[in-house]
Amino acid sequence: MRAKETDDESGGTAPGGIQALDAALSVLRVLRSFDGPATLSDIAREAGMPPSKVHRYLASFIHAGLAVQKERSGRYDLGREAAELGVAAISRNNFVVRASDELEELAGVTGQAALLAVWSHNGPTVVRLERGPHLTTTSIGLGSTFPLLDSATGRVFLSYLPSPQLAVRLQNELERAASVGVSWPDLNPNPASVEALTTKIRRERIAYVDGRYIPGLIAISSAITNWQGEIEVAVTLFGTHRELLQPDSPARTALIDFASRHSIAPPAQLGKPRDARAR
Amino acid sequence: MRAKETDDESGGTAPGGIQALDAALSVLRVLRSFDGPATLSDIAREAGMPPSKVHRYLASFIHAGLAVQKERSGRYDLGREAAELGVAAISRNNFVVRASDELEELAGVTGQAALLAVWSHNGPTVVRLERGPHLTTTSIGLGSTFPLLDSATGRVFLSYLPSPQLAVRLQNELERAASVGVSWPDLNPNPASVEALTTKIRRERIAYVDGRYIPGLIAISSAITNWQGEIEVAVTLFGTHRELLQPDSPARTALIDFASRHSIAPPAQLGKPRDARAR
DNA sequence: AAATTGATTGCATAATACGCAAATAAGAAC
DNA sequence: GTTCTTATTTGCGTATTATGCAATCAATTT
Repeated sequence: MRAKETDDESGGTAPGGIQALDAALSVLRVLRSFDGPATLSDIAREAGMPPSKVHRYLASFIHAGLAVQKERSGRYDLGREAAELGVAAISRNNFVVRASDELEELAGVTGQAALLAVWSHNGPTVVRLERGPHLTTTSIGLGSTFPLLDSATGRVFLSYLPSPQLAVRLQNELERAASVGVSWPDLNPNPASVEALTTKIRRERIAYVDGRYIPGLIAISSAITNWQGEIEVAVTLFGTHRELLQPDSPARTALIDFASRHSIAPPAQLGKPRDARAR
Repeated sequence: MRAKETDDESGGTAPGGIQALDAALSVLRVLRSFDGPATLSDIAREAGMPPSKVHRYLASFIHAGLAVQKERSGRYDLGREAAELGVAAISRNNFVVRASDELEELAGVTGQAALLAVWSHNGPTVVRLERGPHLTTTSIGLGSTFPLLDSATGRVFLSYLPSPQLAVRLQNELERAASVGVSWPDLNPNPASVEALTTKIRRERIAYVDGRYIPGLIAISSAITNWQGEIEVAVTLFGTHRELLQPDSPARTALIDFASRHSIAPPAQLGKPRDARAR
C-alpha cells in the first residue's frame, strides 16, 4: 500500500489517524451522497477504489448497522444505525432540544402544525415536526428540505446565514426562477431585491409564504439565534388559513415570542444557561 | 493483533469485514451512547480499548467530520457529518418499504400470516399482506381497515397515536359498544379503562385480540416508531392458534424483535412526554 | 444456451495498525 | 509560583492484517 506523501488530493488522510479508516469513512460519505440505494460498482467507482475493497468495508458497515443490503439485488443503502447516529448528533444541539420541548405546546396554542429546521448541506432540513390539531397531511416529513426563496423556512435562513454558504444555492434558485419566468409578489430576481427582502425579514423577525411553494399552504417562520446572532434553528408554523399572515394574529405573536425566548440576545448576559452536564 | 476465534463476545467481528473498521465503528457507537461530550478516557474505558487506539480512531472521525473536539480540554462529541448522515438516512428511509422487505421472512419463521398497517383518514389501513404457510382465508385484504378497540392493529394505533386524531373515532366506538352491550374481557367502555389498556400495550410493546373481531382469529400487533417516538407502521401477526398469545411464544418474541429492529430509538433528550405533563 | 455483468471470496505479501511507553499538556494542590 | 497529578498525544518495532489480483459464483441479458 502506498502512503500519501502529499495530501493535496481531495480526501487526504488524517494526521495521526488511520489510513484504512479514512478510506472506509470516505466510502460512507460516498454512500450518503447517493439519493438512494447504490450498487457496489457505482460506489467503488465513485470512491475510486477496487470493488473488493469497498465490499469488505460495506460488510463491516452492515455489521454495525450503518448500512443495509436490500433484498437479493445486492444494492446498498444507509441503515438504521446511521439514522440513530444522526438524531443523536442533532440532539446534541441544545437549541434543538430546548425548542423541541415546547414545540408541541406552540402547535397547540396556535392551532397550527409546527416544525424545526436546521441548516445542512442540502439546505434547510426538518428535524422536528409537530402535526397540528387539524391533521394536515402534507408531503413534509422528517428530513425534508426546503428551497431558499419559495419557503418561509428557507427565507429565514437566507436572511440570517452568512452569504458564502448560501451563495451558490441562491444563485441557482435565482437563475432557475429567471429561466422559468417565475416572479414573486414581494421579490424580484436580483441581488438588490433579495437584500431588501432579507432586511425586512430581519427587522420583522418573520418570513412568510402564501401558498406558493406548496399550493394552498400558508407558512410563517422565525429564527432562533445563538450568542453571536447566527441562526441555529428556524421555527415554522404552517397551515391553510390566511389569518396566519396578519400582523396582529395570535399565532404570529406566539411564534415571535417563541423564537425570542429560545434565542440568546445579542448583548450576551451573564445568566447564560450553560450546556447540559455530561452523562 | 489477535484474531477472534470465537465471536461469542458482544461486538464480534463482521464476516468478511475488516477488524480495524469493526473496532472503530464500535467506538463510534460508544460515542453516540453518551448524552454529550465525553473524554477520551471515558470513551476508551467504555469501549474496552486502550486510549491510544481510540485516540487514533477519533482523529480519523474528526477528519471525516463525524466527530469534533471541543475547546482545548479535549472532549469529543459527534460532529456535523454525523447529523448529515442521519438526515440522509432518515429522508430515504421509508418504514413501509423497509419493513416490507422482511415481512415475508417474518411470516415464514413464525408460521403466521403477517401484515403492515398505516394510519389513514379511515383509520388503520392494511398496506402490505403476507399470507402464512397455512393459507387462512380471511376477509382481510389490502386496503382493509380495522376498528380501534376490536382489533390488535387498531389497539396499537390507539396506544401510540396522539389523542386528538383519535378522539372522535374512539368516542364513536365506545358509544356503539355501550349501546349494543358489547363488553371486553380486558376493557370497559370508559376512558380510565382505555388508558389502563394503552399503558399496558406500550409497556409490553404488544397488543392482542383473541377472536373477537373476527371469530376464531387470533392476532398480535406491535408498533414501528420513528425518531420522535411516533408510530409509523403497525406490524401484525394473525392466525388461528392460541399459542400466539403466550408470553414466551417464539412468534411473539419474533414480532417484538421485528418491530424494534425497524424502529428508530429516540434519544433521551428528545424523549417526548407521552402523556400530558405540566411544565 | 451462451455471454455478459456484477457481487463475493481465497491467497500471498507487503503495508500498517497495534501495544507499549515516553513525552507533552492541562489542572489541581499547596 | 511551583510541584504533583491526571489526561492526552506521539514515536517505534513488530506481528497482524488489509490489500490487489484473479478466480468463483450468481443473476440477468442476448
